[in-house]
Amino acid sequence: MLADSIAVLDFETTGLSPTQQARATEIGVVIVEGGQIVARYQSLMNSGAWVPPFIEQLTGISNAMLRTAPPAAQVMAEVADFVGERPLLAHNASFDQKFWDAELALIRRKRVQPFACSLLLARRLLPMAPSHKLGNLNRWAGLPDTGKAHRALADAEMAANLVSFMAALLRERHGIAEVSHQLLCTLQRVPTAKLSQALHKLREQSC
DNA sequence: TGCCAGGCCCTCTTTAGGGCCTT
Repeated sequence: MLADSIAVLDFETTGLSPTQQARATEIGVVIVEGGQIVARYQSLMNSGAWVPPFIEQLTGISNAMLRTAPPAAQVMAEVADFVGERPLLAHNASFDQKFWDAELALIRRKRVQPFACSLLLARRLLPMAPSHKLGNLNRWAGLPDTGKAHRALADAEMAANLVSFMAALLRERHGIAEVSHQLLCTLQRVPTAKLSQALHKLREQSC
C-alpha cells in the first residue's frame, strides 16, 4: 500500500489538448489512503464547449448532458478543495495534468502538488503486459471491474487500483518497505535500462 | 461546426522515425 494519502484523477474532455481549445467535460477523483479508496468525487462540467460525435460515442457524454451540468468553474473550485494539497496521480498524467492546470488557470488557481503517472510506472514495473492501456492493464492484472470505461470516476478507480497493485509489487517482489508518492515520482523517471539498479538502490534506502 | 498534441520509448538510433497512450 502507499504510505501517504494521494488523489487519483481522470478527466473526460472534448479533445486531446487544451492548446487545441479542448475543454474538460467530466472529472472523477478518488482519495487513496492505506491502499483503500476512502473518498470519491465525480461531476460533469459545462464549459460551453461542443462535444464532437466521436467523443460522445467514446465516453457516452453528450452535449445534452452537459447543458444541464454545473458550470466548469464551480466544479473545478469544488474539486480543487476536495483534493487539497494531496499529491496527484493519473494514467498518462501528462494528459490530465495539462487539463488540470488549464482548467485551474481559468479560475485563477494553481496546482501546488506533483503528478505521478501510472502509465510510466506500468511500462517499467509491468513490461510483460501486452498493452499498457488502463482498461487492458486492469483486466490483465485481474483487478476489479469499476464500471463503464471512459467515464471519469470508473477510470480514476481503475488507476487507483492499478497503483495499489504496483505498490504491492514493489513491496513484495522488490523488497521496498515504504512506497510513497515521492518514490513513485522518482521511479517513473528512471531510464528503463537502469531500472534494476534503481530498484536495488531504493530497496537499500528503504531498509 | 471541426481539426487534430505531445511526451515517452524502442530501434532498422542519436543530424530520425514511428508506435503507444490519453480524449
